[in-house]
Amino acid sequence: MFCLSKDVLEKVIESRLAKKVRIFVDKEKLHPDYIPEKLPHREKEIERIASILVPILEGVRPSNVLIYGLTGTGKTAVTLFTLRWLEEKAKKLATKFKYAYVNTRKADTTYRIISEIARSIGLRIPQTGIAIAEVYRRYVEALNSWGGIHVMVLDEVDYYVKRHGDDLLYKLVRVNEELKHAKASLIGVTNDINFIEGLDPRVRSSLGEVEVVFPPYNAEQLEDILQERAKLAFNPLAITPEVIKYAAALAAREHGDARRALDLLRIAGEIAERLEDPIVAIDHVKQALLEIEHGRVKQVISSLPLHSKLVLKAIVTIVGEKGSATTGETFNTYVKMAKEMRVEPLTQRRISEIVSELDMLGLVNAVVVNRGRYGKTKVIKIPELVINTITDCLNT
DNA sequence: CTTCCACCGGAAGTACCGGTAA
DNA sequence: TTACCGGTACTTCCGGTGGAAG
Repeated sequence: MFCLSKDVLEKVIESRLAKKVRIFVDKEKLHPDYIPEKLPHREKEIERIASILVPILEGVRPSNVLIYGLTGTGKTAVTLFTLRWLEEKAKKLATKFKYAYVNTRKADTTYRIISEIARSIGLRIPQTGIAIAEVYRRYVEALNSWGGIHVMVLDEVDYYVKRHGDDLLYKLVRVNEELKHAKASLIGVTNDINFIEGLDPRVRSSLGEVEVVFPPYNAEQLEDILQERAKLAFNPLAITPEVIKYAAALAAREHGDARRALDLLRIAGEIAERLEDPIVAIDHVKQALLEIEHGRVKQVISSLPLHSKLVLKAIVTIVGEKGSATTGETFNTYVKMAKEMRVEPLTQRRISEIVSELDMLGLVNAVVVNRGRYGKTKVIKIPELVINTITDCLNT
């Protein structure tokens, strides 16, 4: 038994090594977190942000910045690119400068954001247990005794503010008032313009001291980016410019999202690799598009809590019968299912919220509709693209 | 013009959990 | 050990609402 499985492993490794043509030479270069040395078509933005931040090198506090742009337009890449460059320069000039990068979708609570910021200047902050005010106090204290310039980047800050309000931003924007020897600036990155309108006017004027807008890439620019990156990542014999062009066009249709485009190319390469095809073809790209969506849905569903799964199941059955569901119908079916499983059902209020959560995850489409005499409710549908995947996942 | 449906969604509160500090 | 902290996952309560029907 054991020998047998070992044999299987040997085979896998063997076939991998024996492959004559390798598709990738450095797959990491297509990874979403990788920041290349060249950022094509973002020269203007780099220049803009660099000129805002460059006073750091003279020990002057830079303005707070609000960066706006749709997903995959290079906001994060440009920001980090510039900050890293400044960090290097600062080191040479012996200027005290550090920056914190926090993605508020990953660190999605007040406590985690502040502790991430504090950690970036070398503080050790426990994962939980102490008061937020205390973490903040320690941060301010450490900044004061360090006495340099600290730049805090809050990526996807709209996501945090939507859930927790702007109290934290207010506090961070005014942190300088408590600093004697150090200086701090805030860079907010958002892909929602309307986000700015909902802010406390004091935060708005302070955070928006300077605003930078990232326009989406067009198909041509996306192609340039992909060509550039493909040169680094792929074996040149394993891919053709036509395939890259196709991937770029596909991604351009979805609002010029470079991240998606790179994902597409990477997955297409992996598919070719798996099929042991020597070169990446357009068909692989097409298949990658499906696979990305399929994989995402699968992963989301598998990490869903029990009640959310039941609600989703209820929606699927109703939609299967009538094409769409309402909150009330969903709730009734859900209660039946829960009772069958001898699980205590949750309240309708909560179910309504779970439906909204499923909507945000992209598993269903829920639109609030007023049907006059017949009341106000959410009309819930399931996107064509994911319905098969969902039924698949729920039956296992 | 008014009624009234079938919910929406904010607010406040509760229970519990994993954690720290003293 | 005990007091406390923040986050999650709910519940309870309730005012609010757009527009078809009357």
